[in-house]
Amino acid sequence: MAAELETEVHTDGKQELRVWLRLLSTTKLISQEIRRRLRAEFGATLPQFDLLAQLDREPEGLRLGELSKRTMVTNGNITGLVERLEADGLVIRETPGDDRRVTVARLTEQGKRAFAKMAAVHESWVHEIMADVDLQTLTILSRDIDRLHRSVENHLSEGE
Amino acid sequence: MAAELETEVHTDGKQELRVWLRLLSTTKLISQEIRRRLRAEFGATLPQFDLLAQLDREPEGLRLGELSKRTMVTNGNITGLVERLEADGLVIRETPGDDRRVTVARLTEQGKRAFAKMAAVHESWVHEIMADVDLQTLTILSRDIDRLHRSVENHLSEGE
DNA sequence: TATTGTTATACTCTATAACTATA
DNA sequence: TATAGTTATAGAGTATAACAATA
Repeated sequence: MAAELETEVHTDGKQELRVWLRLLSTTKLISQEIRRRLRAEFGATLPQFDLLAQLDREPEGLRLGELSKRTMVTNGNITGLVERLEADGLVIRETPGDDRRVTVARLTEQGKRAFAKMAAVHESWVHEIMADVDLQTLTILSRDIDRLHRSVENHLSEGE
Repeated sequence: MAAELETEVHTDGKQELRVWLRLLSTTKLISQEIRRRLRAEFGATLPQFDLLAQLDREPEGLRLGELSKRTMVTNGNITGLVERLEADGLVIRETPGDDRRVTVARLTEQGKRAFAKMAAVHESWVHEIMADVDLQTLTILSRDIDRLHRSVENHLSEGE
């Protein structure tokens, strides 16, 4: 009986919708604040910060195609994004191997220093903004959003 | 002991950061898919859909300032957003009372029909995309994201 | 022929500030 | 003076497709 009810509830899609709408508005709420501060303090945008974070994890750099996947930014738009960061001296593009089609982007020394500063301040902002949320909720959220992410990712990649 | 440890862990901000990064990438993953479908099926964007959803809940319509708050879109940008929807015949602007500064936007009949269709399909998309997530996880997520949202909202409004 | 990345284009969103009309 | 909304502007993101160079 209970199982039947659950299945029924789950089948109608209301709970999914509720989760999605809350996800969307909460992310918008936080990201507007983070973006505002990133722009004010560092003249940077969230996509730029994300791109720098990806490169910071890979000292050898990343091919633009791989960077495109990880940041979920289309190939055509990665070029412009990287160009702006290159103009700021934070990133450099190189053709490392024999395959001359390949371009790898990596952080410059200046880029590493700049990102280290940004990342530290960014973490403190997030900590401050979520300061009133209890640890248990955060722990569960972290686990469940991760489940959701994997599940959605899996679903969408199957449909390709 | 355990309490001390928890406090310590909570103080460093790592868990908050993890939640935020996952929130961000999961939302981006889903919203790219939803936006793609909204554009393909209805020629609409997510901010437009959001605005229509707000108006759909208020048959009397909403003042532009209130609409701005609910959609988290600045006053200056609400004008353009509403204008595009008005050009499509989905929304109408009126000055209802004696205060001639006030403008209220509400759905037209065509707008109501169009949104009903969009909302139904949108719900089915979200249901489909999250189909593999178990109900319990969704229920907990819904509760915890809501907590997070209220907490962040409360924190940010205090700092004004 | 397929792959890697770039270029071109068009549109929307976003943030900010100055401005108009009204109260 | 304060409020409601508009206008103006500049910059960035986004999606799409066509393109060049290389494999």
